[in-house]
Amino acid sequence: MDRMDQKIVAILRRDGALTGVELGERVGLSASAAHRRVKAMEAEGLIRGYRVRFSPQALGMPSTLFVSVTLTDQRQETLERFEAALKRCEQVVEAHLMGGEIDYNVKLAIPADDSYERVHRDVLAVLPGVERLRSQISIRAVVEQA
Amino acid sequence: MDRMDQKIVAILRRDGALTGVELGERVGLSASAAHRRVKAMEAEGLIRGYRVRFSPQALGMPSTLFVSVTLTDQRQETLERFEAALKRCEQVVEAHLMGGEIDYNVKLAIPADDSYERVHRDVLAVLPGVERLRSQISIRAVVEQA
DNA sequence: TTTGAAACCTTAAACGC
DNA sequence: GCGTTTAAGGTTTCAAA
Repeated sequence: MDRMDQKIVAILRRDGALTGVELGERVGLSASAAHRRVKAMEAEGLIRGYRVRFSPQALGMPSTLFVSVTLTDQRQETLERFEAALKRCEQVVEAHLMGGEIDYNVKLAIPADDSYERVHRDVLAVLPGVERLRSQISIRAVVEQA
Repeated sequence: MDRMDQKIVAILRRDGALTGVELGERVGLSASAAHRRVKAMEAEGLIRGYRVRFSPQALGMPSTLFVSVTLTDQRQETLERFEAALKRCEQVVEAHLMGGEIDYNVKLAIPADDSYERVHRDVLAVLPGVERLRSQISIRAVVEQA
């Protein structure tokens, strides 16, 4: 991770579909040198993979829900069971163990053909160790994944 | 957007770096047919672009902060000024206009060499129209971007 | 580690089905 | 619509510096 790698990271963060040729031109290396650095970062785990950004239409116009979760206690076993259950929920897009009052902050994508009520009843209320849930609905995404 | 396109979306959601050849094999089309569909989805805006997933190390180990924002009022002009300012903040990774009590839910990435206190003082408190800020720190990401 | 070139693979258009 | 072919260009590897 030298200065050149950081330069490549900065460029690739903005556009993930750059060719080795263009990347090389932008950082001042040959195509193969630039490409080899990218492959090295992949091998080291600095680059975890590549993703396609889909429009909400392509994904069935899901709406976004944020749920603050308080568990019954903070015992390691309670956390582990809750996290394992979370990971199995396909509606869960992102989840964080939090500091402060709330234990978990969970982001869900709810398909257009599904209801918030059903997800609350069948997905969230079923999670093990939950004491309190506080849900907030996103009306509109203002900024997305810089 | 027929059944085949949905199949392609499902596969590409998991791995964004698939070639037309491999994609074709997985959905049961020729390489060129699969590739044509992907290009068509790009042209229609269903595919918005491609991103690289970096490890936190590659990005300087940023920590994640969630901030609930209440504005002084909900006038259109207040919202627009606040949103425009948000979009200029490079620390802001994601932001949603919310329903209910809180007006905005903002996710920030704070570089390891930066402090929460500085971001709160120089980035958040400076935003126009802010009445109240409630910050929560992520200790650990449990699920990320299914 | 870099470069430059060769071999290989992918992409994108043309054609017929 | 799909598949095959084909030319252009991108990727990957390798020898040499």
